[in-house]
Amino acid sequence: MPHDPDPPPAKRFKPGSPFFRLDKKPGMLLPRVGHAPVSVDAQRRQLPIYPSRTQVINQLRQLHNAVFIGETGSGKTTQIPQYLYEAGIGRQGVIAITQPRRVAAISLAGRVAEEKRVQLGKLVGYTVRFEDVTSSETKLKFMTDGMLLREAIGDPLLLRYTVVILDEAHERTVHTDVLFGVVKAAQRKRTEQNKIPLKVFVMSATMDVDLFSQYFNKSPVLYLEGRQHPIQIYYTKQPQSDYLQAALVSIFQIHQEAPPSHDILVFMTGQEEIEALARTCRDISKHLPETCAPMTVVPLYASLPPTQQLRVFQPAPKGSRKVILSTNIAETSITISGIKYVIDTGMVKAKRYNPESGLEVLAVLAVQRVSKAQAWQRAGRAGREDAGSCYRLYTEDEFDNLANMTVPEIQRCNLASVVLQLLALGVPDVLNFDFMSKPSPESMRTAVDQLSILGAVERKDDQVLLTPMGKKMACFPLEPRFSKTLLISPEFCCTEEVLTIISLLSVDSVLYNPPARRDDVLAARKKFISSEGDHMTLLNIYRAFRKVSGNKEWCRENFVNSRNMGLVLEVRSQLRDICIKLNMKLESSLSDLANVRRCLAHGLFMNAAELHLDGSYVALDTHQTVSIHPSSVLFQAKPAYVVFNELLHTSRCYMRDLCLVDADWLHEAAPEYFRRKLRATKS
DNA sequence: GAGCACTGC
Repeated sequence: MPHDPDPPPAKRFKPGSPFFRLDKKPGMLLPRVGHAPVSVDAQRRQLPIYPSRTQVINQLRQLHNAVFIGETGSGKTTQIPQYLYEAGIGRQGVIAITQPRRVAAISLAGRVAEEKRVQLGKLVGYTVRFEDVTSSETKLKFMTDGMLLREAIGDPLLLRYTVVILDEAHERTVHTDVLFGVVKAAQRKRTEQNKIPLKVFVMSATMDVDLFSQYFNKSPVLYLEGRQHPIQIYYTKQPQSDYLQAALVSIFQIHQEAPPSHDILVFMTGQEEIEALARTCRDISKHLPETCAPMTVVPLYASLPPTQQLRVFQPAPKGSRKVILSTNIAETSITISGIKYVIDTGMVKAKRYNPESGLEVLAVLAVQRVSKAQAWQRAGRAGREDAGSCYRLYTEDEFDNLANMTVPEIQRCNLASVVLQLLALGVPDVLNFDFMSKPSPESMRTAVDQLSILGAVERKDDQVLLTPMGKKMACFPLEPRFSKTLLISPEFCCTEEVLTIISLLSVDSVLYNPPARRDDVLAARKKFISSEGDHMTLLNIYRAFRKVSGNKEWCRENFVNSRNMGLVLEVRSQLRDICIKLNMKLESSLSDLANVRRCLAHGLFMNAAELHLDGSYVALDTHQTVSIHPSSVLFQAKPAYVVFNELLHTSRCYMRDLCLVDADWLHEAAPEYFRRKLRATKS
């Protein structure tokens, strides 16, 4: 590559329009203020929003709905809740500020508590799963949107709250989208019932403004200026057939021309290509002429151990340039300072969904083009402290042809959980729920069908009604099929085992598989392997882990991820508490694992497969040919019937996490369902 | 005989 006489970026790339802060828009435009912050108070006063404080407060007092459009650094998330409180708005109750991510909720609460000079958990607190740092004094409550949704099941009118602020609404997570409808209905009903009114404010980046405003009763849109610095956008002159090669070339061109203190952030699609490019960059940088600065290459993706993730925040050694190769984790979840250049490959790995059934029948991760919104989000990472540049490895025409928005998650996921939750919230007509972006009727119907097969709902005329079983299922923070499995476990006297297995399946794998130590891993794992399948193997590992009281050394020796195992314990204890609240009998089947498998068969029968004469497996639900994933302990076995956790569509269609079952168990679990399946096969 | 974007209750 270094021998390749490529033209410098200025020739290779074509400048596009610079990405400035928002142009003047109707509504409120707040002036920019320079920054030289000292104290917390001074910092607050220097935020761009501060001069308009009185104006903002007056608006907030009058409005029941508003949409705030603010750039990063405008201070909207930390300041507006405080303004509300300081002005006495909504003080009769609690002001909730929702976030899509846990870390954001926790750190924002910390920041606001510091600004208010109060102890976290008093006036200012936060609630996320496994952690509730609030008290009766808490008036400003930061929480994950999923947490507010769960609270809504017990209190659909959200009566504890006088204000709900839905932050980061442009991310359109499933939880935020469901919340939109829930808070809108709560607001309407509270007015109808002459209860204390609920104010709902939506905060978003520039996207989707009209959609939000329309949805919330044509609410006014307030624009807040931020501290985004101008970013020069560059496009390639020609389409690039190999975006990895293009990224490599661009990295070294910038490297050879820009001062070494300017860091580069490259957006890529996944671990494998990141690690490969990291190796290439390190190799090349070793052989560059001495006039060229050294390069520190830092990979960044979610599955990287936390200690290695922290490396992106460390400055590179003096005189060396930091080049971060990242997945879209750096788009939203992780903010790195000092980025002067962004290189955007324009690609992302995302779950592809079937638009016909509107359902992710199969998990297919595929590399695809980003949306314009994502491309702007990526570019914005170059202008956080100073002006920057973004090199897009695609042409301006290609950019123009990108989809405007990423399709909201609610339109590309299985809706069984969502529908169950809505029914538990008492939504009368789920199929016509007031979604901001409606999922396809097919995917809603499929969800209702699945819930009906699990016995969670009944159809009466045109209505979908929650059964007593469904009502209990909604109490668990689990996929419906798992809550069902757990709820029937007392019939098989194995609730303790099922609790363990479901907790193990709810977190990232507890199995640590460093490729370099493959033989050691196999040797260590051998003692846990159960011929009854992966679930039972995981159960054996958990039991051994408990026997040594979670000893870290034991985890290392046995290639068990102790952090994820810690999460398993937390999930398990939460699920166990819910079982106790529901008066479930907590029994252990001890050595009789057949009962446990029978219970899994009764809960996971929709994911069953049958061995055919030619040695292949056929999924009973869809009749497609499937295979046992090589990571399964049953890979070399050929059991006649299995249930599995998920299908993974890669080179073939693989079943992952298998459990050996009897055919009889499947039929006794859902006789009607299998009769129908049989008829479908014959016709 | 394979391969894992990212959240969250």
